[in-house]
Amino acid sequence: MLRVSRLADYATVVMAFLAQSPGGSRTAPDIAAATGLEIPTVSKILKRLVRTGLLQSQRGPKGGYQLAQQPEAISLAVIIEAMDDQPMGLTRCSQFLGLCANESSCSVRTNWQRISREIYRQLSAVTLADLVEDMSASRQNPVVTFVSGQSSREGERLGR
Amino acid sequence: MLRVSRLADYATVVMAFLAQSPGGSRTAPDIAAATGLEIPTVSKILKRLVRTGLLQSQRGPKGGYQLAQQPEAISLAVIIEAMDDQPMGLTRCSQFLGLCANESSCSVRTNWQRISREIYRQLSAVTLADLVEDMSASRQNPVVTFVSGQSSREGERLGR
DNA sequence: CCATACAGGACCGTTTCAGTCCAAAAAGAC
DNA sequence: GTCTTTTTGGACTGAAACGGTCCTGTATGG
Repeated sequence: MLRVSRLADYATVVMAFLAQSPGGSRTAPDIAAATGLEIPTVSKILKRLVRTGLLQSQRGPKGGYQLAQQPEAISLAVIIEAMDDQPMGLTRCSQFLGLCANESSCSVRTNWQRISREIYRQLSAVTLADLVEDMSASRQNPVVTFVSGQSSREGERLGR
Repeated sequence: MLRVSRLADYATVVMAFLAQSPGGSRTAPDIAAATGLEIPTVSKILKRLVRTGLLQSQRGPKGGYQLAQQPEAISLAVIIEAMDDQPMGLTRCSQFLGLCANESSCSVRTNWQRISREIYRQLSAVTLADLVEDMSASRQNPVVTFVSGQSSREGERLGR
Protein backbone atom coordinates (compact mmCIF):
# COMPACT_ATOMS: atom_id res chain seq x y z
CA MET A 1 0.00 0.00 0.00
CA LEU A 2 1.13 3.46 -0.84
CA ARG A 3 -0.99 6.19 0.54
CA VAL A 4 -1.19 9.79 1.60
CA SER A 5 -2.61 10.35 5.08
CA ARG A 6 -6.18 11.48 5.32
CA LEU A 7 -5.19 14.75 6.91
CA ALA A 8 -2.86 15.50 4.02
CA ASP A 9 -5.66 14.64 1.66
CA TYR A 10 -8.00 17.05 3.42
CA ALA A 11 -5.30 19.69 3.45
CA THR A 12 -5.16 19.68 -0.32
CA VAL A 13 -8.91 20.15 -0.48
CA VAL A 14 -8.77 23.03 1.97
CA MET A 15 -5.94 24.68 0.11
CA ALA A 16 -7.75 24.18 -3.17
CA PHE A 17 -10.80 25.91 -1.77
CA LEU A 18 -8.76 28.86 -0.57
CA ALA A 19 -7.03 29.05 -3.94
CA GLN A 20 -10.37 29.25 -5.69
CA SER A 21 -12.10 31.58 -3.28
CA PRO A 22 -11.99 35.27 -4.10
CA GLY A 23 -9.66 37.66 -2.27
CA GLY A 24 -9.98 38.17 1.45
CA SER A 25 -9.77 35.67 4.23
CA ARG A 26 -12.15 32.87 5.09
CA THR A 27 -12.94 31.69 8.59
CA ALA A 28 -12.55 28.13 9.76
CA PRO A 29 -16.34 27.57 9.93
CA ASP A 30 -16.67 28.89 6.39
CA ILE A 31 -14.04 26.52 5.12
CA ALA A 32 -15.57 23.63 6.99
CA ALA A 33 -18.95 24.31 5.47
CA ALA A 34 -17.52 24.60 1.99
CA THR A 35 -15.48 21.45 2.14
CA GLY A 36 -17.89 19.33 4.13
CA LEU A 37 -15.35 18.64 6.86
CA GLU A 38 -15.83 19.07 10.61
CA ILE A 39 -14.81 22.39 12.11
CA PRO A 40 -12.31 20.99 14.64
CA THR A 41 -10.66 18.94 11.95
CA VAL A 42 -10.41 21.83 9.54
CA SER A 43 -9.16 23.96 12.37
CA LYS A 44 -6.37 21.54 13.13
CA ILE A 45 -5.33 21.44 9.51
CA LEU A 46 -5.41 25.21 9.20
CA LYS A 47 -3.21 25.63 12.23
CA ARG A 48 -0.58 23.36 10.80
CA LEU A 49 -0.71 25.12 7.47
CA VAL A 50 -0.16 28.44 9.20
CA ARG A 51 2.72 27.11 11.26
CA THR A 52 4.49 25.92 8.13
CA GLY A 53 3.95 29.25 6.42
CA LEU A 54 1.52 28.15 3.73
CA LEU A 55 -1.33 30.23 5.11
CA GLN A 56 -1.64 33.61 6.76
CA SER A 57 -4.07 34.09 9.60
CA GLN A 58 -5.84 37.03 11.11
CA ARG A 59 -7.52 36.95 14.52
CA GLY A 60 -10.63 38.61 15.75
CA PRO A 61 -13.73 39.71 13.91
CA LYS A 62 -13.15 39.89 10.15
CA GLY A 63 -10.32 37.48 10.72
CA GLY A 64 -9.67 34.21 8.92
CA TYR A 65 -7.18 32.45 6.69
CA GLN A 66 -5.74 33.10 3.28
CA LEU A 67 -2.95 31.77 1.12
CA ALA A 68 0.47 33.12 1.96
CA GLN A 69 1.65 32.68 -1.61
CA GLN A 70 0.26 32.40 -5.10
CA PRO A 71 -1.27 29.01 -5.98
CA GLU A 72 1.44 28.57 -8.60
CA ALA A 73 4.09 28.79 -5.91
CA ILE A 74 2.67 26.15 -3.58
CA SER A 75 3.49 22.55 -4.35
CA LEU A 76 1.69 19.40 -3.34
CA ALA A 77 4.83 18.20 -1.62
CA VAL A 78 4.92 21.05 0.87
CA ILE A 79 1.23 20.65 1.65
CA ILE A 80 1.70 16.96 2.37
CA GLU A 81 4.82 17.67 4.38
CA ALA A 82 3.01 20.30 6.43
CA MET A 83 0.71 17.66 7.88
CA ASP A 84 3.39 15.61 9.57
CA ASP A 85 6.58 16.23 11.42
CA GLN A 86 8.35 13.13 10.23
CA PRO A 87 10.90 13.38 7.47
CA MET A 88 9.63 12.41 4.06
CA GLY A 89 10.40 8.86 3.01
CA LEU A 90 8.47 5.95 1.66
CA THR A 91 10.00 3.30 3.89
CA ARG A 92 11.04 3.43 7.51
CA CYS A 93 14.62 2.46 7.01
CA SER A 94 15.00 5.20 4.44
CA GLN A 95 13.74 7.71 6.99
CA PHE A 96 15.49 6.63 10.16
CA LEU A 97 18.84 5.06 10.86
CA GLY A 98 19.59 2.15 13.14
CA LEU A 99 16.47 0.14 12.43
CA CYS A 100 18.17 -2.66 10.59
CA ALA A 101 21.35 -4.58 11.27
CA ASN A 102 22.57 -4.84 7.71
CA GLU A 103 21.84 -1.23 6.99
CA SER A 104 25.26 -0.42 5.66
CA SER A 105 25.31 -3.14 3.05
CA CYS A 106 21.64 -3.03 2.03
CA SER A 107 21.20 -1.94 -1.55
CA VAL A 108 17.45 -2.03 -1.14
CA ARG A 109 17.57 0.73 1.42
CA THR A 110 19.70 3.10 -0.63
CA ASN A 111 17.57 2.47 -3.68
CA TRP A 112 14.41 3.16 -1.73
CA GLN A 113 15.94 6.45 -0.70
CA ARG A 114 16.46 7.36 -4.32
CA ILE A 115 12.92 6.40 -5.19
CA SER A 116 11.52 8.42 -2.32
CA ARG A 117 13.51 11.39 -3.43
CA GLU A 118 12.28 11.07 -6.97
CA ILE A 119 8.64 10.82 -5.99
CA TYR A 120 9.09 13.82 -3.76
CA ARG A 121 10.40 15.69 -6.76
CA GLN A 122 7.34 14.67 -8.72
CA LEU A 123 5.05 15.97 -6.03
CA SER A 124 7.04 19.17 -5.88
CA ALA A 125 6.35 19.71 -9.54
CA VAL A 126 2.60 19.79 -9.02
CA THR A 127 1.29 23.12 -7.80
CA LEU A 128 -1.92 24.12 -6.15
CA ALA A 129 -2.84 25.84 -9.37
CA ASP A 130 -2.54 22.54 -11.20
CA LEU A 131 -4.70 20.84 -8.62
CA VAL A 132 -7.47 23.36 -8.99
CA GLU A 133 -7.40 23.36 -12.73
CA ASP A 134 -10.15 21.37 -14.34
CA MET A 135 -8.31 18.90 -16.48
CA SER A 136 -11.40 17.23 -17.84
CA ALA A 137 -12.08 20.07 -20.19
CA SER A 138 -10.16 19.56 -23.39
CA ARG A 139 -7.53 22.20 -23.94
CA GLN A 140 -5.71 23.40 -27.00
CA ASN A 141 -2.31 23.94 -25.48
CA PRO A 142 -1.33 21.32 -22.96
CA VAL A 143 1.59 23.25 -21.61
CA VAL A 144 1.64 21.92 -18.12
CA THR A 145 3.41 18.60 -18.14
CA PHE A 146 2.41 17.99 -14.58
CA VAL A 147 4.10 15.26 -12.63
CA SER A 148 6.15 13.79 -15.36
CA GLY A 149 7.61 16.97 -16.71
CA GLN A 150 10.24 18.26 -14.37
CA SER A 151 12.48 15.26 -14.07
CA SER A 152 12.48 14.44 -17.73
CA ARG A 153 13.48 17.93 -18.66
CA GLU A 154 16.51 17.79 -16.44
CA GLY A 155 17.40 14.27 -17.44
CA GLU A 156 17.61 13.23 -13.81
CA ARG A 157 18.71 9.75 -13.03
CA LEU A 158 17.91 9.43 -9.38
CA GLY A 159 20.95 11.31 -8.24
CA ARG A 160 23.53 9.37 -10.08
CA MET B 1 2.65 11.77 5.01
CA LEU B 2 3.24 9.53 2.08
CA ARG B 3 4.32 6.07 2.94
CA VAL B 4 4.52 2.47 1.86
CA SER B 5 3.19 -0.02 4.40
CA ARG B 6 5.71 -1.91 6.45
CA LEU B 7 4.64 -5.22 4.96
CA ALA B 8 5.24 -3.91 1.47
CA ASP B 9 8.59 -2.64 2.59
CA TYR B 10 9.53 -6.07 3.95
CA ALA B 11 8.24 -7.69 0.80
CA THR B 12 10.76 -5.80 -1.28
CA VAL B 13 13.54 -6.99 1.00
CA VAL B 14 12.36 -10.59 0.79
CA MET B 15 12.08 -10.42 -2.97
CA ALA B 16 15.49 -8.81 -3.19
CA PHE B 17 16.97 -11.66 -1.19
CA LEU B 18 15.38 -14.25 -3.43
CA ALA B 19 16.60 -12.38 -6.47
CA GLN B 20 20.13 -12.44 -5.21
CA SER B 21 20.15 -15.99 -3.88
CA PRO B 22 21.43 -18.68 -6.23
CA GLY B 23 19.07 -21.03 -8.05
CA GLY B 24 16.82 -23.36 -6.13
CA SER B 25 14.19 -22.56 -3.58
CA ARG B 26 14.59 -21.17 -0.09
CA THR B 27 12.44 -22.08 2.88
CA ALA B 28 10.60 -19.54 4.99
CA PRO B 29 12.97 -20.02 7.97
CA ASP B 30 15.94 -19.52 5.67
CA ILE B 31 14.53 -16.27 4.35
CA ALA B 32 13.66 -15.10 7.83
CA ALA B 33 17.19 -15.72 9.02
CA ALA B 34 18.70 -13.94 6.05
CA THR B 35 16.49 -10.88 6.28
CA GLY B 36 16.32 -10.63 10.06
CA LEU B 37 12.52 -10.77 10.07
CA GLU B 38 10.35 -13.07 12.16
CA ILE B 39 9.32 -16.37 10.61
CA PRO B 40 5.54 -15.85 10.91
CA THR B 41 5.83 -12.43 9.37
CA VAL B 42 7.95 -13.64 6.50
CA SER B 43 5.59 -16.52 6.06
CA LYS B 44 2.62 -14.21 5.76
CA ILE B 45 4.40 -12.13 3.16
CA LEU B 46 5.48 -15.18 1.19
CA LYS B 47 1.94 -16.50 1.04
CA ARG B 48 0.66 -13.29 -0.43
CA LEU B 49 3.47 -13.18 -2.95
CA VAL B 50 2.59 -16.69 -4.06
CA ARG B 51 -1.08 -15.90 -4.31
CA THR B 52 -0.38 -12.98 -6.62
CA GLY B 53 1.90 -15.07 -8.77
CA LEU B 54 5.20 -13.39 -7.96
CA LEU B 55 6.64 -16.46 -6.28
CA GLN B 56 6.42 -20.18 -6.89
CA SER B 57 6.19 -22.52 -3.95
CA GLN B 58 6.98 -26.15 -3.37
CA ARG B 59 5.76 -28.08 -0.35
CA GLY B 60 7.38 -30.83 1.60
CA PRO B 61 11.04 -31.60 2.16
CA LYS B 62 13.30 -29.77 -0.28
CA GLY B 63 10.45 -27.36 -0.73
CA GLY B 64 10.53 -23.60 -0.48
CA TYR B 65 9.99 -20.45 -2.48
CA GLN B 66 11.54 -18.99 -5.59
CA LEU B 67 10.86 -16.18 -8.02
CA ALA B 68 8.23 -16.95 -10.61
CA GLN B 69 9.84 -14.58 -13.10
CA GLN B 70 13.17 -12.97 -13.81
CA PRO B 71 14.08 -10.03 -11.54
CA GLU B 72 13.98 -7.76 -14.57
CA ALA B 73 10.33 -8.65 -15.10
CA ILE B 74 9.10 -7.90 -11.60
CA SER B 75 8.28 -4.30 -10.80
CA LEU B 76 8.11 -2.54 -7.48
CA ALA B 77 4.51 -1.66 -8.16
CA VAL B 78 3.33 -5.26 -8.32
CA ILE B 79 5.22 -6.14 -5.14
CA ILE B 80 3.60 -3.29 -3.28
CA GLU B 81 0.23 -4.14 -4.73
CA ALA B 82 0.61 -7.76 -3.69
CA MET B 83 0.59 -6.79 -0.05
CA ASP B 84 -2.87 -5.30 -0.01
CA ASP B 85 -6.18 -6.03 -1.56
CA GLN B 86 -7.24 -2.44 -1.91
CA PRO B 87 -6.98 -0.73 -5.26
CA MET B 88 -3.97 1.49 -5.66
CA GLY B 89 -4.55 5.17 -5.02
CA LEU B 90 -2.93 7.86 -2.95
CA THR B 91 -6.13 9.32 -1.54
CA ARG B 92 -9.34 7.65 -0.44
CA CYS B 93 -11.67 9.51 -2.70
CA SER B 94 -9.52 8.58 -5.67
CA GLN B 95 -9.87 4.92 -4.69
CA PHE B 96 -13.50 4.64 -3.72
CA LEU B 97 -16.63 6.35 -4.89
CA GLY B 98 -19.38 7.83 -2.80
CA LEU B 99 -17.22 9.18 0.00
CA CYS B 100 -17.74 12.82 -0.78
CA ALA B 101 -20.81 14.81 -1.68
CA ASN B 102 -19.22 17.07 -4.27
CA GLU B 103 -17.41 14.21 -5.91
CA SER B 104 -18.64 14.92 -9.37
CA SER B 105 -17.48 18.51 -9.46
CA CYS B 106 -14.25 18.13 -7.52
CA SER B 107 -11.22 18.86 -9.63
CA VAL B 108 -8.95 17.91 -6.76
CA ARG B 109 -10.20 14.36 -6.84
CA THR B 110 -9.69 13.83 -10.54
CA ASN B 111 -6.27 15.41 -10.38
CA TRP B 112 -5.29 13.16 -7.50
CA GLN B 113 -6.30 10.23 -9.63
CA ARG B 114 -3.94 11.37 -12.34
CA ILE B 115 -1.13 11.82 -9.87
CA SER B 116 -1.71 8.40 -8.37
CA ARG B 117 -1.65 6.87 -11.80
CA GLU B 118 1.58 8.62 -12.65
CA ILE B 119 3.34 7.53 -9.49
CA TYR B 120 2.14 4.02 -10.09
CA ARG B 121 3.76 4.21 -13.49
CA GLN B 122 6.98 5.34 -11.91
CA LEU B 123 6.96 2.42 -9.53
CA SER B 124 6.19 0.10 -12.41
CA ALA B 125 9.34 1.28 -14.12
CA VAL B 126 11.56 0.12 -11.28
CA THR B 127 12.31 -3.59 -11.36
CA LEU B 128 13.57 -5.96 -8.75
CA ALA B 129 16.83 -6.06 -10.66
CA ASP B 130 17.17 -2.31 -10.20
CA LEU B 131 16.48 -2.62 -6.52
CA VAL B 132 19.18 -5.21 -6.02
CA GLU B 133 21.75 -3.38 -8.03
CA ASP B 134 24.33 -1.56 -6.00
CA MET B 135 24.03 2.00 -7.17
CA SER B 136 26.71 3.36 -4.88
CA ALA B 137 29.46 1.93 -7.04
CA SER B 138 30.26 4.38 -9.79
CA ARG B 139 29.47 2.98 -13.19
CA GLN B 140 30.67 3.84 -16.62
CA ASN B 141 27.40 3.41 -18.47
CA PRO B 142 24.42 4.64 -16.54
CA VAL B 143 21.90 3.01 -18.79
CA VAL B 144 19.15 2.47 -16.31
CA THR B 145 17.19 5.64 -16.00
CA PHE B 146 15.20 4.24 -13.09
CA VAL B 147 12.12 6.02 -11.93
CA SER B 148 12.31 9.07 -14.07
CA GLY B 149 12.97 7.37 -17.36
CA GLN B 150 9.82 5.78 -18.59
CA SER B 151 7.46 8.68 -18.53
CA SER B 152 9.85 11.13 -20.08
CA ARG B 153 10.54 8.85 -22.96
CA GLU B 154 6.88 8.59 -23.77
CA GLY B 155 6.16 12.22 -23.18
CA GLU B 156 3.27 11.37 -20.92
CA ARG B 157 1.16 14.16 -19.63
CA LEU B 158 -0.92 12.48 -17.01
CA GLY B 159 -3.42 11.10 -19.43
CA ARG B 160 -4.31 14.31 -21.12
C1' DC C 1 -15.85 45.66 27.42
C1' DC C 2 -17.65 42.18 24.73
C1' DA C 3 -17.97 39.15 20.87
C1' DT C 4 -15.42 36.85 17.49
C1' DA C 5 -11.86 34.06 15.80
C1' DC C 6 -7.30 32.01 15.90
C1' DA C 7 -3.38 29.35 18.85
C1' DG C 8 -1.66 25.67 21.18
C1' DG C 9 -1.84 21.68 23.42
C1' DA C 10 -3.83 17.80 25.73
C1' DC C 11 -6.70 14.03 25.38
C1' DC C 12 -9.48 10.13 23.88
C1' DG C 13 -11.46 6.66 20.75
C1' DT C 14 -11.07 3.86 16.91
C1' DT C 15 -9.38 1.94 13.08
C1' DT C 16 -5.88 -0.30 10.88
C1' DC C 17 -2.02 -2.80 10.64
C1' DA C 18 1.54 -5.89 12.11
C1' DG C 19 2.34 -9.94 14.16
C1' DT C 20 1.22 -14.64 15.99
C1' DC C 21 -0.77 -19.08 16.13
C1' DC C 22 -3.20 -23.27 14.80
C1' DA C 23 -5.16 -26.90 12.08
C1' DA C 24 -4.86 -28.88 7.49
C1' DA C 25 -2.85 -30.45 3.17
C1' DA C 26 0.90 -31.75 0.20
C1' DA C 27 5.26 -33.89 -0.92
C1' DG C 28 9.37 -36.46 -0.21
C1' DA C 29 12.14 -39.83 2.53
C1' DC C 30 12.62 -44.04 4.63
C1' DG D 1 2.51 -46.74 4.23
C1' DT D 2 3.98 -43.75 7.68
C1' DC D 3 6.58 -39.97 9.28
C1' DT D 4 8.66 -35.56 8.73
C1' DT D 5 9.09 -31.33 6.51
C1' DT D 6 7.10 -27.54 4.50
C1' DT D 7 3.52 -24.63 2.62
C1' DT D 8 -1.63 -23.09 3.09
C1' DG D 9 -5.43 -20.61 4.84
C1' DG D 10 -7.72 -18.44 8.19
C1' DA D 11 -8.60 -16.57 12.66
C1' DC D 12 -7.20 -14.08 16.46
C1' DT D 13 -4.75 -10.56 19.26
C1' DG D 14 -2.23 -6.57 20.60
C1' DA D 15 -0.56 -2.20 19.81
C1' DA D 16 0.42 1.94 17.67
C1' DA D 17 -0.76 5.53 14.82
C1' DC D 18 -4.02 8.52 13.34
C1' DG D 19 -8.12 11.12 13.18
C1' DG D 20 -10.99 13.71 15.72
C1' DT D 21 -12.51 16.55 19.78
C1' DC D 22 -12.23 19.77 23.43
C1' DC D 23 -10.45 23.34 26.46
C1' DT D 24 -7.94 27.29 27.76
C1' DG D 25 -5.64 31.26 26.31
C1' DT D 26 -4.76 35.36 23.33
C1' DA D 27 -5.45 38.75 19.93
C1' DT D 28 -8.51 41.95 17.37
C1' DG D 29 -12.09 44.87 16.20
C1' DG D 30 -16.57 47.05 17.23
